[in-house]
Amino acid sequence: MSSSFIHTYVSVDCVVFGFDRENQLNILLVQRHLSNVPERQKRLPGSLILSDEGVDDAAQRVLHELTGIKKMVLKQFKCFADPKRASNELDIQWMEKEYKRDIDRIITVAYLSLCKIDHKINSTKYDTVDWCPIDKVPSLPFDHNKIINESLIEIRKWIESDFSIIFELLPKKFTIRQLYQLYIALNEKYIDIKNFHKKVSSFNYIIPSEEIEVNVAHRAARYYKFDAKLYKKSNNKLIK
Amino acid sequence: MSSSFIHTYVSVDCVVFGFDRENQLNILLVQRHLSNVPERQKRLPGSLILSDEGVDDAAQRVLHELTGIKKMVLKQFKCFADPKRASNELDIQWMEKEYKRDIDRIITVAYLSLCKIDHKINSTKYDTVDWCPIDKVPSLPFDHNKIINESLIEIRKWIESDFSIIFELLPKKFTIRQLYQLYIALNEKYIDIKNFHKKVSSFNYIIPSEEIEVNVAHRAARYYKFDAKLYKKSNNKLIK
DNA sequence: CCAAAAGTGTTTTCGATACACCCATGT
DNA sequence: ACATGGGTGTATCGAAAACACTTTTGG
Repeated sequence: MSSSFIHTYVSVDCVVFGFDRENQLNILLVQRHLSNVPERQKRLPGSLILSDEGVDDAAQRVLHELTGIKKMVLKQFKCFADPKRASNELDIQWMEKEYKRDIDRIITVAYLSLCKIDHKINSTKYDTVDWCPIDKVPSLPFDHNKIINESLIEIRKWIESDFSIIFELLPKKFTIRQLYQLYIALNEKYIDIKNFHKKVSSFNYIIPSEEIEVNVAHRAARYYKFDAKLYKKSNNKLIK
Repeated sequence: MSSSFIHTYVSVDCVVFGFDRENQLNILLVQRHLSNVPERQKRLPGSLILSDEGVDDAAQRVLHELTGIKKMVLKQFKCFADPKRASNELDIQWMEKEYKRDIDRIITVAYLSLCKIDHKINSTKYDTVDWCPIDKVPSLPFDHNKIINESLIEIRKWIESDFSIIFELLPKKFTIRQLYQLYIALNEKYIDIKNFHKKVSSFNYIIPSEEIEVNVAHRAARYYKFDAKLYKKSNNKLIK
């Protein structure tokens, strides 16, 4: 009985969201190489955790190795521990190559993170890091597709509980239409843009800037900034 | 470098909530025994997970060993993995006694569960299982106090995202005042009970029964039942 | 001029809150 | 009779939605 307790490796995997110019949610994927498989296969960025490292620290490290950014917002959302999640033959081979160990079972703690899609990606570890539109994610190793599916539900909950993190996905200066497009991409429901505009622009933490759009075939929209300090003081949720 | 990946044990710990007759939230605690410590110390119910077991299965097993109930509602809410969370000397001793192993670090996955407080507790594993009011939880081993504190935030989110699970904490037949007391105990804010009554009784999934209270020094309240099927069909959240 | 989107104002609707009032029961 | 809480109806207020209207820019 007592001999069957698992003694296992633990990893973190990160689902990093970005929002592109075509109003699509994207996630960051890296590539893995297997000598006996011609094509490179994509996967979620992740790593085994180190012996003196907490899971949040490990996720922060993975994000840094992935993007070159020191401190990214992150949120743990679920531990995936199906006994069979790492039983695929290619996955076992890859783990042996990557970690120089025989690993039969591995538990992973999944994290959400957010990144402005125009931010320069400066990976210190991965040679290939690409944005992938959320509706074009290919078949991935382990249970990474499942992790991504569940991350979509979690990112909505996250923004519902703390609206301010939505601005991590937008440029520093953004139009209210951009915020609107992101909001409906996340919530997948229709809202009248005029009412959205009126409401959002009434919040004191949405600061109008002097700049407006240029070279647009219609009246140029104003750029706004988000003020985190004023947000904390206010209690204006987007939707009560 | 690669030698410092952790290879560790993983446990689950369960925070089981109940709601008592004094309108207090309670949680289930068990006792642990240490030969060199005279007093018995309370702790959260939990267990290392087995080699062929997923974390949800392990939590379900712990809950069954704890209460004798086969299928309890449960929800994973967070992985706790601070490298120092199991470094207390007494905790290390206890783990050696409990699991017959030297364990220096242990990662735990915390679960929420809900139980009607009048349900008979029939533990197949623990000799002492007690309800403890949430504001009287003593100092517990490992990071169990931290886990409980975070579980309180999670139970609120859980009920917000799925109102129906609140009925797991109430008797099958309940008065609207009971539901009200539970609701405000969870949300810690005042709501007018008359308006609460009017609103709740308008939901089609709250079914009035024939029974009313007896031996009360005022007009007897009606007992209501919750209809899960009707709830699923409706989209009446308690608060939009 | 037209198309397209920005930005503002007005109206309507709906839900939350407040509150008044009657009902039922034990002391 | 009265205290206590159950249960219902009504008025009011505010936020959200619907929508009309003006503004700005490129083609």
